[in-house]
Order: sequence, then C-alpha cells, then structure tokens
Amino acid sequence: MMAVINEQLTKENLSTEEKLKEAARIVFTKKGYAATKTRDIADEAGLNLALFHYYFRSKEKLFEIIMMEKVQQLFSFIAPALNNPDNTLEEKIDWITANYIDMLLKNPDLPIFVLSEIRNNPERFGKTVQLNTYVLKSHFVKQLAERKKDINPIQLFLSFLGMMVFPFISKPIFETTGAVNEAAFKQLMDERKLLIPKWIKMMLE
Amino acid sequence: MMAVINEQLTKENLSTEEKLKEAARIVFTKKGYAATKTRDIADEAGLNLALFHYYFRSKEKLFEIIMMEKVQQLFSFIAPALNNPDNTLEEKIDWITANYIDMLLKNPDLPIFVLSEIRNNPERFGKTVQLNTYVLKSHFVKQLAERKKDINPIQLFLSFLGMMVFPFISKPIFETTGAVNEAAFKQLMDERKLLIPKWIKMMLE
DNA sequence: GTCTATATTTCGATAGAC
DNA sequence: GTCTATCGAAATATAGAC
Repeated sequence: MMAVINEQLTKENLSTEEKLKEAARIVFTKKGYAATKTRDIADEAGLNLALFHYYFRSKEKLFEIIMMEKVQQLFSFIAPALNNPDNTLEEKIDWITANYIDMLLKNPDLPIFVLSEIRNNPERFGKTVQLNTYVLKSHFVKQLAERKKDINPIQLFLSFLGMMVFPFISKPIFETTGAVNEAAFKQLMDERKLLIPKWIKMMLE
Repeated sequence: MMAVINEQLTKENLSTEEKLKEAARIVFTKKGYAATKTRDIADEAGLNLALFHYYFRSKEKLFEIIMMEKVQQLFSFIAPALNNPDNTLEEKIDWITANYIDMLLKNPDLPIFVLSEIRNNPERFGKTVQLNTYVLKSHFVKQLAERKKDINPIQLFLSFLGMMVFPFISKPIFETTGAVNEAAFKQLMDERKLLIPKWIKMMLE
C-alpha cells in the first residue's frame, strides 16, 4: 500500500529511464550542456552508454527535456503567486520571498544553469517563458499601480529577483574564497527571507 | 602621428596574436569555455587553426589569459572604490553604481561568463578573488559600521551587487521573449543609476 | 531491455611545405 | 610567420549478441 508506493520512489527502484533522467538532471545542472559528456550521465546513473541512446536517442533530446523542466521550476512558480487575487501586495512579497529562497536553497545550481544555457543558445527559448502575460500584466502589478504610481514594475522586479537570485549565482565565489561556508550561507539566506521583504516594502513607501 | 597611432589600434592592423586574443574574448565570453571550439576562434579572427596553436599552444592556455582579464575587469574595479578614504558612504554608493552599470553596459556578457566559468571550474580560482581583504575589511564597511550597527555588510553587498548585476544576467530572457529590446534595456539601466543609490540609502536609514 | 564492441564524427593539436 | 593537410584522442551514436 503506502509502503509500496514509497518504495517505487526510492533511487534503487526507479525505472531505467528515470534513473537516466535523474542522472541527467544532476550532471547537466552542475556542469552545463557543453561540458557534460553522455558518459558522465551513464556513469552517474550506474548504467552503460547504449541505454542512454536507447531511451533518449541523443544528448540534445534529453537535454531539451531536462531544460524545459528546469525553466518551469525556476519561473512558473512565481506567476501564480503574482496572480493570487486573495491577498495584499505585502502578503505576496512575504510569501514569494520565503518560498522562492527555500526553493533555491534546495536547488542552488538552478538559476545559473538556466540563465547561462539561455545565453548559450537563446534561439531555443522563444516561447518557453511568457514574461508579458503572467508577470507584466499580473494582479501584483495592478496592486502596485494603485499603491505607488511612479514606480516601473520592471525596475522593482529586477531588484526583487536580483536580491533573491544573485546570492546563488555568486555562491561559487564565496565557497572558493572561503569567505562564506555552506552553513553560513544557509544562515544568510534564512536571514534574507525577512530582510528582503522589509527592503522591498521600503521601496514602496 | 596621432593618426598613425590610432590606425595601429584598428581591427585590420592588429597583430596576428592580438587578432586571435580579441576573437577569443568575443567567443569565450559569448559561449563559455566548453562550448567554444578552437576553430570558432580562428574563424572569428579570420585566420587558420594552426596559427592559434602557434601563438597560444592550447585552448586552455589562451582561456586562462582571457579569464584572468575578465575576472579583473569584473571585480578589481570595485575594491579601490570601496577603499577610497576621501569620500562619504553616500558618495561611494553613487560613484560605484554609476560607473559599474556603465562598465556592464559596455560588457553585458561579462558577469554571466565569469560566474558560470567559476562554477564550472572552482579550483582554478582559489586566490584570484580576494574577497576578505579588499571587500569585507574595506573603508566602506568601516563607514557602514559607524552609520548602522545592525546591518550585516554581506547582506548589503549581496543586494547592492544583485540589483546592479542581475539585469545583465537575465538580459537574454528579456531579449528572447521580446519583452524588452536593446534600446529599452539601456534606458532601464540608465534609470537604475539613480534608483539603486536611492534604494540602498533607504536600507541605511 | 541490456550489454559489449565498434562505427562515425568532432575537436584539439601537430607536421611539414612555403 | 603562415598555411594545408592530417593525426590521434575523445565523444556521440549505432550494431548486433544475449
């Protein structure tokens, strides 16, 4: 019953296809498309190279699957929150900050992976992200216009997202210089869950 | 005389070595190390592959030269400004914002290039960036401590840098979605030169 | 479906003529 | 110094036995 269902979700009992996908998620997000070798993925999955091609035909094909997932993970989570009609501007800010930082703590490589792959191959992402519809015409933006007319929502978003995302993009620097270790970083990010909303609200005064 | 000197600086009259370096700057920063082929660089320079190896021996060697330049360009510019003993906290914030954004407008690919290469190969950058000495013990941090005791300078830096750098990291998304074109982006960044200092000063109240 | 062996292509690097 | 032609390794992809 429940036990059986859970058991199917453990690593060992994944299907071969899922083992390869999971390995691809790890290796692609850590090294990027170009630096990833198909052998790395097969090795990470504990399988051989032929199975990789049996299930996914090519490196490119599997990458597209993973990339779509990751873009979704990074962006789509914010759109519903921006369009929740049942809470205030302040509540939206609080909720998004706390939950987005938590998500990033679980997926620290996600932003730099997605953003650098988009840079490397912009053509591929024509319609993947629909910025206009869900962000620039969101309920959040309407509430913002009522509150404070003289602020460009794009400027606010750039700062809001920048404050949340930048620490994760620059994390490798802190780690290599030894300035901030793993535990200290987690601590800083937990503090930011309160700091960022406080700062954003100041900008709305 | 002057005309002759200027002429030596035009593309056509560069030495073969400089042509290759310049081509490498363009291709490496645009595609990253792994996705760059030595042939791409030779093509970009309008030369053949053998010359590449004649001057630089290997892809790795030339990359290290370019990477060192780019890390320098991205970071070292801020350290002196943070340590200027002759101006106030506010003046430092104003100056850094205006000049850093201008530099980024001229080198929009710089941050994502450097940050993603550091992620891909953290070992290489053990001592390249000296965060502790020049940033965390800077004159800026001393002035900050006098002004506002209850703020962690790291938190402020993360927000300050994030607000400046993030727009450039996420620029490819705006471009591919068509939400913000080249001219509009420039306009937004010019506005940010005033917005960011205003916001940072609010955080110090 | 899975594996070993191998084909095919790409890419970094070199040899050798001019 | 510069170029054409190639080598040799590495990486993607496939063939074919089990």
